[in-house]
Amino acid sequence: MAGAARRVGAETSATRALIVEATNQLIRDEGYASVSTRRVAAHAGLKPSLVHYYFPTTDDLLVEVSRLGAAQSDRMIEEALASEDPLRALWKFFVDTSRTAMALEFMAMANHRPAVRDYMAQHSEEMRARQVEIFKRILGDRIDRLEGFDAAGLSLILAGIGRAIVMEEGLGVSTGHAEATRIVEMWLEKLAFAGDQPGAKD
Amino acid sequence: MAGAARRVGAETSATRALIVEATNQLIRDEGYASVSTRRVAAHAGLKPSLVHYYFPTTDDLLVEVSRLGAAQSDRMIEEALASEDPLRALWKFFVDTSRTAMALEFMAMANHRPAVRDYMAQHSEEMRARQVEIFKRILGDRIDRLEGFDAAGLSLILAGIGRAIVMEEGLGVSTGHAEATRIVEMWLEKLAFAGDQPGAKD
Amino acid sequence: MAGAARRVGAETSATRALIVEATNQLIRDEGYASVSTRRVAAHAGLKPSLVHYYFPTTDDLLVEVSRLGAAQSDRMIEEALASEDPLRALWKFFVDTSRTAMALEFMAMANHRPAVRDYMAQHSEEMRARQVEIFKRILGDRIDRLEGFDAAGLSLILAGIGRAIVMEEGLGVSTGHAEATRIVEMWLEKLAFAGDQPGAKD
Amino acid sequence: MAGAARRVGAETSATRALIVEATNQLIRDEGYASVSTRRVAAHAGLKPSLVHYYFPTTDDLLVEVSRLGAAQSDRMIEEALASEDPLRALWKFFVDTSRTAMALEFMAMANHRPAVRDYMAQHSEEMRARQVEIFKRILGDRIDRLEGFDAAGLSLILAGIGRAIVMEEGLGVSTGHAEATRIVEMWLEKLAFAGDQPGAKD
DNA sequence: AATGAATGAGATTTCATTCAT
DNA sequence: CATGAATGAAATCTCATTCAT
Repeated sequence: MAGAARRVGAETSATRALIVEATNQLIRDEGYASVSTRRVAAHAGLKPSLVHYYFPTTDDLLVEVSRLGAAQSDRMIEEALASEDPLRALWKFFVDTSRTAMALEFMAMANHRPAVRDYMAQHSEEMRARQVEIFKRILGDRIDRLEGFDAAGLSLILAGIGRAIVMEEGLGVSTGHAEATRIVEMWLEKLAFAGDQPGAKD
Repeated sequence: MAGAARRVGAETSATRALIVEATNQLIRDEGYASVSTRRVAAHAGLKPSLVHYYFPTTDDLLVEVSRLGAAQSDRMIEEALASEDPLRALWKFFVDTSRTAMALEFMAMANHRPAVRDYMAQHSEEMRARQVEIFKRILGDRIDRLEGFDAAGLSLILAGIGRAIVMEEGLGVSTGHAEATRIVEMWLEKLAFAGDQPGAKD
Repeated sequence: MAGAARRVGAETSATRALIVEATNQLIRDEGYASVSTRRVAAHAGLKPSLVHYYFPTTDDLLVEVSRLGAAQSDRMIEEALASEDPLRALWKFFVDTSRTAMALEFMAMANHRPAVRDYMAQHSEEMRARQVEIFKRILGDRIDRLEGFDAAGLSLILAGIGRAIVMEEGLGVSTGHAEATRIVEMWLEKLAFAGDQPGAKD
Repeated sequence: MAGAARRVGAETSATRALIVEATNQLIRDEGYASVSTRRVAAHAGLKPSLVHYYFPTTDDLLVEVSRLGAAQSDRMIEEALASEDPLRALWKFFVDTSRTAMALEFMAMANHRPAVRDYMAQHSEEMRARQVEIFKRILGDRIDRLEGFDAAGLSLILAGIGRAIVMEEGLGVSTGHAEATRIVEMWLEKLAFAGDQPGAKD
């Protein structure tokens, strides 16, 4: 929202979008480690120099891709939170392979790209805060149905379990997945509106 | 018996150990992405060719380092499982920054190094299975004190939450950490021997 | 139209030509086995990376050089075939040390560079076919003056004998060369227009 | 015959023989260019240093292999020359793919290994001389049945044509092969004993 | 807005060879 | 006889980046 014309090649360039999209695909298909201006260019059918024209340094490109990925995550989360059954929708988002795999790539990238890392850190914090806020609002007292839980803890716990499942699936590990999923489902069940106390939604 | 396929420079070489250790440090300090024969050599005060003498390919080196890391994890886990309060010890292990940070590096590595990935996949599955088996033995019926939980689910859940906390700490994110930690501690408390039903500690 | 797949640095680059020429010289002087980006660069007074800029892989470079060598051969053969005494001119071409030595280098190269080999195979077949066609046209019935010969056989036989002579000369072997040359010359004599039957040229 | 104990590791070592054989195979399968002490060692299941123990330099090894290949050629040629129909047998040898392919490899090797080249040059000359001598003896006057031919010329011509056919077959080129083969067969037919004049064989 | 040219650095790997044991 | 260790050189290739047009 703050954006526009931050660097060479205004935000509105189709080429610019093409480059970002090619990078995204490259990350998804071959991992962030195989992103290089040359490969991105080849992938997009452009000359390497053109990539540098839009993104002077590789960091610039990667940060932009992170930004886009985060924005997409945000949209999906907002959608989830706005849905009929926000909790379950969110959980589905957490165990969605495609998105989480990308999130892990970004995490790994953050590990070695301070620029990306800075962006990710800030965004993660915001995202978590946003979730906690929504959880509080939509769950209200119902959070007490899960002994000891509160909104912030629940947010991290769901995210952590979801990520673990996706990560391990990527490795081909599956022991405990069905069981953990069942446990989470049970929690979600308990937190659902149906129950003895009719929830007053917003 | 010593494990590992026979390669150049039998297991018992000081130089070999030096190389592995240097690589380990390098990964810890600068991330797996910055491992290269050159850098490892420089780090260890050796010539690059010598690194290749012991580890013909970079994969060989990284798999060896993975193997060592895994062995260390195994030892720590076994120690935890053998301790007075195995559950709590294991949880501590899961949220131990130094080890988990390394584990994340390996995970990221696995993402792009099939050789490492294969090793990790196999090892992870074994490790999980081992934990589940021990959980079953040491917890017995007490697992029912946590509604809906079973050993396999618990194992994955603790690992997932622990990993999430450590990962986010690495990013500087902290919302929800204290809360999630409190929830886990509560679970551990409930599962502990003390309680209304006297546990028969073998 | 200029042939060759589009690559870096359009056909019209002086640097590109320089690299190709340096490679050619290197092959002539020290054999194809001594072609390496480094040596080519040194030979051309350029940086190794620049060679890679124009020819991403060594195969690319060698195929290009093959192509050029073949084109030169083609020109020489066409010239020979268009001359007053095409047969004798062609034979001279076959025993021309400088060209044939290069051809042998390419042959050896083809042995181990599939890319070069593919190109050579196709080109050789075409060249032979072209020669046979011309032989048929210019010799007509006169081929019958050599018992048992036909155009295709003659083409291969001349090429084979010529190549053998050149190859052996390269080794310092000479027994039989004068004799074989005399035999070939006799054939050519017989096939020449002069003779009992007046040849109608073109 | 002169041989024995020229270098470290007397001629009679099984290991030595193993190394030479492995090299031979390597040349046949992957070409002389891929011969390196390391690869030879790997191929033979030995350590690189052991190869160097028997053959201090790579040249030493290659010359030895050339020597052996030449000896084998010699044996085959002697066998051919001693057979019922020496000429045809020799021609068969010339167009024998496996041997000629090796001979080409050696030729190429000679191009860049002075040591090999020196050996090859001397041996080729001897071989040709030997053939000429035998041709003279077994053909006697019958050589005149081929107009203009003599023993030395015939020897080179057969070798040249045979080599050309084999070389081109390697490339997948085939135009003219059948025709040239037919011509050579015709020559051999003419030179055979059967005919108006009964040959007095030794 | 785009691109061809160029470059220095570095990664990965293979090599022949030497040496001490 | 045999081998493990070590090394310097080189080959091939990829990279990010700069610059002039």
